[in-house]
Amino acid sequence: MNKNLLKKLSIHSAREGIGHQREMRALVSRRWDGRRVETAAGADVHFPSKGQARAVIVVCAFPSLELIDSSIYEGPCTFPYIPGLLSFREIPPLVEAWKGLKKQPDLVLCDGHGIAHPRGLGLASHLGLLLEIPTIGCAKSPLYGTFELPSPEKGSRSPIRDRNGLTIGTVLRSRDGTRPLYVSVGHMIDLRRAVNTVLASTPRFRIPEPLRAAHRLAGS
DNA sequence: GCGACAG
DNA sequence: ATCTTGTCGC
Repeated sequence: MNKNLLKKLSIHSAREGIGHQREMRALVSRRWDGRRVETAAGADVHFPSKGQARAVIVVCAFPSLELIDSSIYEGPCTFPYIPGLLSFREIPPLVEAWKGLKKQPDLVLCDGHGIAHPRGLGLASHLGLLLEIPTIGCAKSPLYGTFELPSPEKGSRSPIRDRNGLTIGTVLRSRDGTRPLYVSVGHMIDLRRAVNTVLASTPRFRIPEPLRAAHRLAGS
């Protein structure tokens, strides 16, 4: 875990958070280090009540997707939800939950965007840099970038581009006839592998199995 | 200035 | 995210 970045989690204004994001974006890696994927985690945060957060991280065997470990942390949450600054609200509790895992997973699927973000540093990228582990951004709705909707069949996709026309993510149909997922590189992974991992994690439902399990344990 | 806006 | 029952559709 990167201790320097850990300190930058506590901000006191949106302006400060934006400054940290612009500084951290250059640290994101889009390269896979060659590791074998035997476990894939899912991270999600719920808010049972005002000012209270419940973070959940589950670890599944890959590609069988069998649940093999999970960790839950519940505590106070002060930072509000601000589009573009989601990580400052959800990462603190996720880091606490992370400490409760028996073994570190090979990668983490996140409920939010990676580099498909206004400043190239969505929650998935921020979490990856902090934990120094491969992460994938898997959001249920768009935040930044332009794109066309892919055809209705599972597997169909279309690129998400930034203002310069550069590809920053993929709108992916994970299941036939369902709303697409917005997949992007978090950290230490390439878009091709991120998309394939999401497809391998959605054999039955639209949401990747690790994220569904985390969402379920969070109680909702 | 106006509209958009992950969870 | 959260407030919330039944209901339409595969």
